[in-house]
Amino acid sequence: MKKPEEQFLDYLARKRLKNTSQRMTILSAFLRQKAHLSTEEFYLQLRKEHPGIGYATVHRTLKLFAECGIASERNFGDGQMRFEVSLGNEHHDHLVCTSCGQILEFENQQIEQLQIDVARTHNFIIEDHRLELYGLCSACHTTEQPPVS
Amino acid sequence: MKKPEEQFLDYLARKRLKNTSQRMTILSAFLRQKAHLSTEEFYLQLRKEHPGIGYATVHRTLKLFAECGIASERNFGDGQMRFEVSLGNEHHDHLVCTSCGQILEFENQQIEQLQIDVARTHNFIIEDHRLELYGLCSACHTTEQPPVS
DNA sequence: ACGATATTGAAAACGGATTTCAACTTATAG
DNA sequence: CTATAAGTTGAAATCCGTTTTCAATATCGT
Repeated sequence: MKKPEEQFLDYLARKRLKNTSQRMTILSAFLRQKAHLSTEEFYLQLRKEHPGIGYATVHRTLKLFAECGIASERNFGDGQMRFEVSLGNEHHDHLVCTSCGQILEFENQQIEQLQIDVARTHNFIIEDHRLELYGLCSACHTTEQPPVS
Repeated sequence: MKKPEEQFLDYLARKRLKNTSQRMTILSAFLRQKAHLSTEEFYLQLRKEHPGIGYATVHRTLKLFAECGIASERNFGDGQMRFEVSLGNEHHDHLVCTSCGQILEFENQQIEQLQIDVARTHNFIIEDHRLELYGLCSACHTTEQPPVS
């Protein structure tokens, strides 16, 4: 498994793109972040330490990460695109808390296999899939916390 | 099981909303349509027979359908909201063809059960979920048809 | 029919994603 | 080490689907 930095630099070289300080700064911050941040949220975080970097650059760079395989784009239906580190973080699905917004990851090999079976019975070739469970996380339903309105 | 028309009228009454000709026209067209149409697509269809109805009204009425349970909103990641008849069309998941855009429905009770198990092990209360498999439908991969670019 | 209230359609506003563009930076060739 | 071509940057503009605004209109209860 290649390191993300290496994979990104390889990608830049292959595409004759340039290695800029902004890109390296964004990459380093992206690999450090743990949550499933939207472009906006990530930008606001980054801006604290690097006020000079513009939103457009952050957006473009996150897309580059997705193209070269070190990030994956997620859409949990809240109208914001989210990015997560995908390299070294193997396939998983998500539990999304509709009260606090927390996003948990899970993996279930049986479900994966059943999906393959479903596809086969429909003579369908799977390229990608998404499975998300929406509801209340442990913290939100045990404390009777009302949903944020 | 209540009829969709009945359920909608009940909902209107309960909320002190009014029964207008536009709403009935839209309901009837919506129940007749089979595909998973976006608001825009549905509006363009409807406009052929009913040129007087505005986009805003269609949009608002589709949202009403979702609120009263006869429609459900879907988002397949193409940036458009889609609506499908949900009343009398029990829970199912989707196979989305990335080449021709066709959307097939499927149901798998084993997957449903495994989802419940996953939620339980995370002490998570499921309110909703979505499972979509993206790829090539039978027609698109057997004919070697290149993806639309 | 009246009056209160909801609805309508057109247009404007909204919000996030994406593009434009002139100034600037990087990589490569000389 | 320049010079130069090509890519990148940040701010602002644009895009595009969704949602709201508002004045005119329709509906419903009386």
